[in-house]
Amino acid sequence: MGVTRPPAERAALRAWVRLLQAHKTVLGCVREELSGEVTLPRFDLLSNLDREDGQTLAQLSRRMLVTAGNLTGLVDRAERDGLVERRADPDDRRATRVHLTRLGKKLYAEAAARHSRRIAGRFEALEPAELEELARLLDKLLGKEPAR
Amino acid sequence: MGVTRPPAERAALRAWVRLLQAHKTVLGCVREELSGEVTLPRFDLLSNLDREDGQTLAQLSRRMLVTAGNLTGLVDRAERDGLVERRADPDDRRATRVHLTRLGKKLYAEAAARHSRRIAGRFEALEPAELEELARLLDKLLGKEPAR
DNA sequence: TATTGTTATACTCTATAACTATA
DNA sequence: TATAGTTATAGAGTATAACAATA
Repeated sequence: MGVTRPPAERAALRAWVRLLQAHKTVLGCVREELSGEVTLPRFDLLSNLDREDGQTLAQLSRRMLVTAGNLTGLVDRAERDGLVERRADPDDRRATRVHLTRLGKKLYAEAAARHSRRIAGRFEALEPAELEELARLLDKLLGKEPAR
Repeated sequence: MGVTRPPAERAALRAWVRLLQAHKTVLGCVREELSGEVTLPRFDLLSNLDREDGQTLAQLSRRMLVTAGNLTGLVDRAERDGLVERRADPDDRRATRVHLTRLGKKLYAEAAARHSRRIAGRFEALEPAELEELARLLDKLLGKEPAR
């Protein structure tokens, strides 16, 4: 019960708890929208491929922070549903490159548009400057230079 | 690819993507620490009971944003592992109240302590004032008055 | 009728580890 | 030896819906 902690820990913990709540709340609101069709890990996959098509599983694994074994399953399911396809890498016979299909692109574009509108609505409580600041703080937390 | 969107949507989306990344990254770092023993949903359950012991499943369901059916499973597993126990509510024979066992309290206290140190380390990149600001912005996003 | 909680089902995601084939 | 990817397994979590007991 209400264990006492150093102030620095308390502040960090407070921020982390908020971050968890915000994640869960916004996610719940996003899920309604994407509903079945696209799960978040799948959306993450499509989004990565949209940014750079034809990545290898190893690349995706590193970027998405998902183990290779689980990525196989994720890509399997996306391929089964006709959203992506595997193609052999001509230069490295160990490697497989993953490409968005036309359906995958279409579905991603639609989902991203709805997603984006929904997110914008959900974040409306924050002023533009506050949005910037939130993104900046999270970037700093992630150890990245603020993006432009 | 790089679909053009209204600025407000872009800003919100940028913040949301950062929030997702931050959530995943910090979570990965927390998981190492809690490792098997306690998953995040379980930690959330224990944490809620630590704050207020003997809540009903319905209360927990609302607070944790988990459906009643799934909460049953979560409490089942926690009870199986000896962390919580169900007790009948004397006043409402439909209701069940969930209590932390001694083991549950002990395990939660330990996990929370390690968790808290780990989180503090992970959030070190942010100045105290920035931590405050992050918590404030997330509170505002959640539609809450900033906690003190 | 509404609420509390359970049961059942099916699926996605995750962790872990052993394995094959290429490099 | 190291890397790319697959396969296998087991478990947790989730959505969904039907159901019983009680209010």
